[in-house]
Amino acid sequence: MPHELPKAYEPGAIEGWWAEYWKQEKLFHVATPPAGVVRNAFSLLLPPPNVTGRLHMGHMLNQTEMDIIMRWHRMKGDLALWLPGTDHAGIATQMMVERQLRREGKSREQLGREAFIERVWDWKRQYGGAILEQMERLGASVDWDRLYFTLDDHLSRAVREVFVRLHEQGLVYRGKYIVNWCPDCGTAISDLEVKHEDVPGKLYEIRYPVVGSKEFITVATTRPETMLGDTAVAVNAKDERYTHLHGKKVILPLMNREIPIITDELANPEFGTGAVKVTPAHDSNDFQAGLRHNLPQIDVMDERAHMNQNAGRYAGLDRVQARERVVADLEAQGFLVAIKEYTIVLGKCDRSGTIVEPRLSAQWFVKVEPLAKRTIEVVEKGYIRFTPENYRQIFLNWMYNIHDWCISRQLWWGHRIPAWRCGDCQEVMVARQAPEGCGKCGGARLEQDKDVLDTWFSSALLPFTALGWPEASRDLEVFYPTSLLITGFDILFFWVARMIMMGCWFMMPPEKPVRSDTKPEGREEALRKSVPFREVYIHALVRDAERQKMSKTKGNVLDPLEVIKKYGTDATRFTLAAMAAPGTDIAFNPSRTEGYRNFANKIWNAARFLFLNRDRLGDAAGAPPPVSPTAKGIPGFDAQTLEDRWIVSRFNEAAGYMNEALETYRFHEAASRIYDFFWGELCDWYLELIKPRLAGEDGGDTSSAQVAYKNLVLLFEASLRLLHPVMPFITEEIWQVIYDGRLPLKSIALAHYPQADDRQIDLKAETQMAVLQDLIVSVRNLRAELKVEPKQKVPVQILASEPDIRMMIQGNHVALERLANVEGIEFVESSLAKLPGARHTARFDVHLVYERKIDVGAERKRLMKELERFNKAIASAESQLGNENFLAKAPPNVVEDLRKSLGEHQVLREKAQRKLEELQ
RNA sequence: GGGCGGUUAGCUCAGCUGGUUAGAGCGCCUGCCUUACAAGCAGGAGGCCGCAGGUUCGAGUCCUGCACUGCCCACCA
Repeated sequence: MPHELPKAYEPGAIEGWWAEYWKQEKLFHVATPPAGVVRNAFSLLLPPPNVTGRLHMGHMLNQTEMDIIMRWHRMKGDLALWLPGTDHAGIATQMMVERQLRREGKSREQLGREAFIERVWDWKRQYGGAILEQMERLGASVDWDRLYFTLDDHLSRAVREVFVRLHEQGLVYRGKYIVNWCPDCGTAISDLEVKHEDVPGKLYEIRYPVVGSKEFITVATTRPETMLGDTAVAVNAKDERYTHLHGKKVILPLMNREIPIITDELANPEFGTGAVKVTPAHDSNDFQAGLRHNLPQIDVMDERAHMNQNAGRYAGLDRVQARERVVADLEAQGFLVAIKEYTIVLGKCDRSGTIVEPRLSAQWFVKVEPLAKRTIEVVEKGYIRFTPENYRQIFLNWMYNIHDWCISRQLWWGHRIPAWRCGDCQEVMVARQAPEGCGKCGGARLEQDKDVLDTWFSSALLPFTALGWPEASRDLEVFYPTSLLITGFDILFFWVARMIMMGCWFMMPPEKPVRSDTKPEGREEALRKSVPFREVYIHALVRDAERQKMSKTKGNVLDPLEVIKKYGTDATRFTLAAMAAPGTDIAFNPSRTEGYRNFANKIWNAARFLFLNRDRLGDAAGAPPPVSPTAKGIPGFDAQTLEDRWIVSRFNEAAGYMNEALETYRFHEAASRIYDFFWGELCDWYLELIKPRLAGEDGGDTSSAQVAYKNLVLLFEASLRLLHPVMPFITEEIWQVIYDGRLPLKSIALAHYPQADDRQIDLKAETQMAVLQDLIVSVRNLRAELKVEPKQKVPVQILASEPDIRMMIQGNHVALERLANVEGIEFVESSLAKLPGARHTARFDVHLVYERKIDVGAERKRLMKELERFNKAIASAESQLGNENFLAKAPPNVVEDLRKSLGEHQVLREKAQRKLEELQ
């Protein structure tokens, strides 16, 4: 063989090479078409991985799905843009570099802001490309020439532009509120970054002495240490138990401060004693109540959740120690009434796991209500479609209850908030560029806000900023709205929701007052075009083989690169695709991957078989001509034999099926269909059936072998194209060898995706082939049962009453002889069903002429079981066909099929019965 | 407290809009190195489709309830 392909497929040997080839040749780069040129655009934004990221199974699933869709669209001839980038990932990156500093015995404070940021950039330059290299290794067909980083200049400019515009519109505001504060990260975080957890805890009941009386009022709290900052006790106005205390004051124990008793809805008479302590600086409900009653806000903790000066002698203690001391002191002084077991809800920081502290602090917020309103509108109107559909409602439910979004972070790494404070008059100015001087007092001592923006603020803008906004770019015209978003549900709210809010806000032309001459469709059309993507496909989580969530602590994390190393990228991709049924989690089981590695090997060896024949038949056989982008089916396939007509029909059916499955994101169906076609149909049957022709053993001349070979190459090449989106590497490798240096295109990735051609669908051939397969399997089965020596050829007798079938068998006797190891076929007229060495179907009886006695017991058992099955089927069919309602209401084809099936089962039952009698 | 999903062969999972005898991979049993492939080939065994009702001519598929299980959301001390 000139092409010394190794006997077993070695993915490691070729994958890296092709990945690099694709990138070097810029095969996936999309040049923006000039104005006036219209091509069917398909655009998709890669959810930008964190620069600190390392590829995990979730990424790989996500990218496999995206790559399949992108390669498919590209091959269909669409202008397919897959836009890659990485995210600066504020907290994650900052923490990583801080850890590094700590190992060097330094801190970020020692370095100072500028030096620290420079240090992070250094880190990014050195290591930030790792995840991209891993993506490249997966074969991700992204447009590498459009790679962005969320801190790039133009993206930063866009972020400032958005911030300023929102501020001008009153949708960004600054204020002092209770926010979620992570003492570990030292920053505010958004509601979404807090994970709630039910844990066993305690409910402390504390009594506060009422001023000017011997009475006490008892309050319940889960956080006794915050009492140091109490500024009132609330009771419900309707609660008659406390009517006599309205307007009175209590002494706050330990602090000896007088605080008022107020009446407020905050106090629920049903709960505990009905009285509640009010700590406006440490609880958001209390904060609201505090505003209603003009209560002072006493913050008793610092940014690390240690008690501060306001906590008196508890200052310096952390919150846990403080609680112990406060409780002990309360008990010692007789204020502690009871400690009860109680399940409390703890909010933990998503990133650090630290218990979140509700903290009073000045932050920037987005007023989301107007944005949410429009988001709800586009989703309700179906301008953005969700797959699976149930995510639509989940999304909307969340959207209906959305709260304002805290967007400032007390970090250094990120987009700095474009706001400046005047050192003289304290005026705060929001501007695109640093102002020259204070707009109010003219002072020159301006200082920029120290905070940066939530990372999700900038990623929310990517669908339009990555395409050039705020410039009115040609890219935006061509590629916005993007066609699709593929992502996991874990960032549905973090990212998807915010992209829709921002996209529909900034890509929607300002609404003008309605005039009589403006058509209402105008707004709808604009709204439709404002969405960041027209469809969202949400995929599930990748779990381990035991359905457990993969986590480092459990140690069950499967590294995709390890799996790839062992089985190859194609096999790993195929596993994920095959498991990716929409809406269900994926239990990743490497045994499946092993199976798909075997599939790759199967294809490899089928290719070796192809090349073996090419070498034998000589170059005259040739390579297939390039397939036109508008072609359907397999042009030029010269179907002369039953197996030809059958395989080309099956191919077209598979092509139709693949396209339909990919259209609806049913990756698993696409995967299993191509698997079945390639292995179960092409390799198991077609290749075996054409071997005699290829070898010239069919009695034909060499031209018959050449036709067979040409058909095989055409079929094989087309099948590679069909498979390519799922298994890009092996298909590219074999495809290139098929063309052997005379490539019509640089890559199979640019070739045409097969489309079904109805004219190549041949149902008659499929039916005949099914009978032939049945016949061959029956003989094989008999051989096994009669324990015929594997190499011994055996004569068979066949009863086939339909002339069509008889002719078909005669015409394909070589197939039967070869595949079932038969020598001598005799057609008979009388039924063979009762003979022991016989099998029967509705279409034929076949008898193996062989001496060996069969195992009567086993045969009877088998027949009894078969009979039972037939009887059941017949009974059910008869009862249905006897039912007038069924005949009247069921569709005609169902009735017809059932009649046919009944007839066949009756024949089968009769044959089985006769044979059983014979065995008695 | 609210919402969503899962329960199908020994294991891991398919089964789209209800329609002939419920499928696959792995594992298991039997026999084969048949010159593309032992990572293979051929044959085979294995299923009250979680439980109980209901709708329908017809239910693994739709509805209700229950059981078990996983997840998301939630400012009541």
